[in-house]
Amino acid sequence: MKSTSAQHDVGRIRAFNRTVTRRLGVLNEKYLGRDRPYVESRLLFEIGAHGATARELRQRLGMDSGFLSRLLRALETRDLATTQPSAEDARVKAVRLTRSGLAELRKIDALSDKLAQSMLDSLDETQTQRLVAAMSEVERLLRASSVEMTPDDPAGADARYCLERYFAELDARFPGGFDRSRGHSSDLPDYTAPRGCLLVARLFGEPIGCGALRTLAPGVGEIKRMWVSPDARGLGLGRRLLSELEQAARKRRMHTLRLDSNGSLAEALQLYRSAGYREIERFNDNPYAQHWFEKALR
Amino acid sequence: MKSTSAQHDVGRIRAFNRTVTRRLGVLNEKYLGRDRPYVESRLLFEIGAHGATARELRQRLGMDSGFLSRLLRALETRDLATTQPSAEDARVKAVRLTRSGLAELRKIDALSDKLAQSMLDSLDETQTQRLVAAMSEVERLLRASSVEMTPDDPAGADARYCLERYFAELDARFPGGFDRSRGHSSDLPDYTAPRGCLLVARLFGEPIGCGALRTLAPGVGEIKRMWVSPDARGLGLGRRLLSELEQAARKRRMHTLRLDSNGSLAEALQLYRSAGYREIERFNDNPYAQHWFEKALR
DNA sequence: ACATTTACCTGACTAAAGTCAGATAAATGA
DNA sequence: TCATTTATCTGACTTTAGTCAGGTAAATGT
Repeated sequence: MKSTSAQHDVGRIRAFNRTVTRRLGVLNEKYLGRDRPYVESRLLFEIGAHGATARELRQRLGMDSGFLSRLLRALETRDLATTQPSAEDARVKAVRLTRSGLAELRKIDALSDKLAQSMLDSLDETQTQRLVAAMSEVERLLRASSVEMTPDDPAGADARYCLERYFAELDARFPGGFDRSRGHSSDLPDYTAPRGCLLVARLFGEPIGCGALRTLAPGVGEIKRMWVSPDARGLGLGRRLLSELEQAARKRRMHTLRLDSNGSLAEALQLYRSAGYREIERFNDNPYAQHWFEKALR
Repeated sequence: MKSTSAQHDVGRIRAFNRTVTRRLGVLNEKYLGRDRPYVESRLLFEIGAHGATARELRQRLGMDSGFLSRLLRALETRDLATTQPSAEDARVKAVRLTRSGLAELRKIDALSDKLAQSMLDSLDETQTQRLVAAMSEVERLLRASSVEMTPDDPAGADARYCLERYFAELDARFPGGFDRSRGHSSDLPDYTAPRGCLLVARLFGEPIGCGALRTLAPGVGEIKRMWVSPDARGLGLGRRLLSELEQAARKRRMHTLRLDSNGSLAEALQLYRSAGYREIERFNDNPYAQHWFEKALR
């Protein structure tokens, strides 16, 4: 039974894929490539109004560095962009659009708008609203399904970025603010194998969430540093992080997981309760903790 | 107000576009191009298990004939396909996949399935169902919005195909069948300018519906041959055809439109009524007509 | 029967997109 | 300080994806 309906779902997705790529293929290739090679338009678009470094562009577009270098040179000779060594690191090139580069970007943008609009032109009001609503839903869920969670070095750039934002959020949400020096010494070593781990959630390569596991006592783990970026909330990522951390705990033969939280983090409390954590007595001296939870794994 | 909400819709569509092309781009290019140029996989896929003629392939893929010829030769030398002059017309080449070509096709198919499945893997049951439902909705409405309606030569291949299917459907749905020779002589000349016109609706180039307008008397037109392919119904195409024909009638300075229909065509009757046509007395001697309608244009 | 059209093929060419092996200079780690 | 790493550049290639101008043979219109 299950496999039949799964097969049906796959068929629906492939039908969606066919129709959508046909329609959007026209949108992207035909209208963005206005007398200029497609990758060049794409690059112009990716540099954007705020500029970017060559390094970022190379990563985002998955481009060979030689190829990118030449493309940037082409944009320069056509007076669409300028590059100069970045202030912090003279190796990296900061790329900005020139005045005429910005004008081109605006043209591309206007064409994209027009094309998007053309998808609505022949639909009536009801159909338009249904299409827009369904597209938003697909986009939301596709973002959710594109998120990848991988164990990561807590000292790496992405992990540090997530932890930084995690602390900043605590500071913003706790009534009296949050002072990182109180309560927590640097516990990064706790989050590395074999004592624990840190998961980083990424959407199209960008870090958007994290969660950590450490060992409290033999067989007993603690969940810490659960954070999901505000613009990725409502996708069920907290639950996924939690369940992957539980999986990691099981692999380490832990039988019990504990965690603490603050009363101002309502969604978190809600998540822990619905994931089977039950409230217990204070088990640590974290001055910011107001609730303590435990769950037996199996 | 209107422009604000339209701007919002466009933004939603462009967000959808970005997310979806990122996700599906991987699906198509990375997984279909398995050690083989992308167009070649695409061609293999398009030939399909049942084979195709070079003419069809050229049309469907919008390919230069020289380019296609070379690609087919490449598939032949790698023993993935065979070509032979078609039986009916020795000019056209019939292309079929060989045993190993079919095996490759199955591999491509399996990879596509796997990729589609991967979009569901990290979602829970509720999210999966919502995603599949929203994708179906987007696909349906995107198909609707991709349909183009153009005035066409009634003697052309697409128009004749539509009329053929129209008559076949009447024959299937009328209780006593439908005999084309009764009631209608060849009225094709009626559907050409300046006396009338024939609209053909196409989805990605394929004819999927038609509708005709002819002159009954000065200032009075008649709608005829309204047909929408069964697999394109429920997209509001009947209504769009009708309204475009009314537009054409207005251009010809017609003030009144008439049409007739048979009681077994319930959706059609429903459409005419909701589009402002009111039932009138018999105005012709069409033996298959049971209802007659009229609408005043302005 | 004969001009025209249609379907395909061939050769010659081009642009786009990318790959790869070094080279160079700035930053970083030990 | 010095070896290593990182970010970018350059030159020399290749592959992919075409385009275009004829040419041939079969089918079709008159």
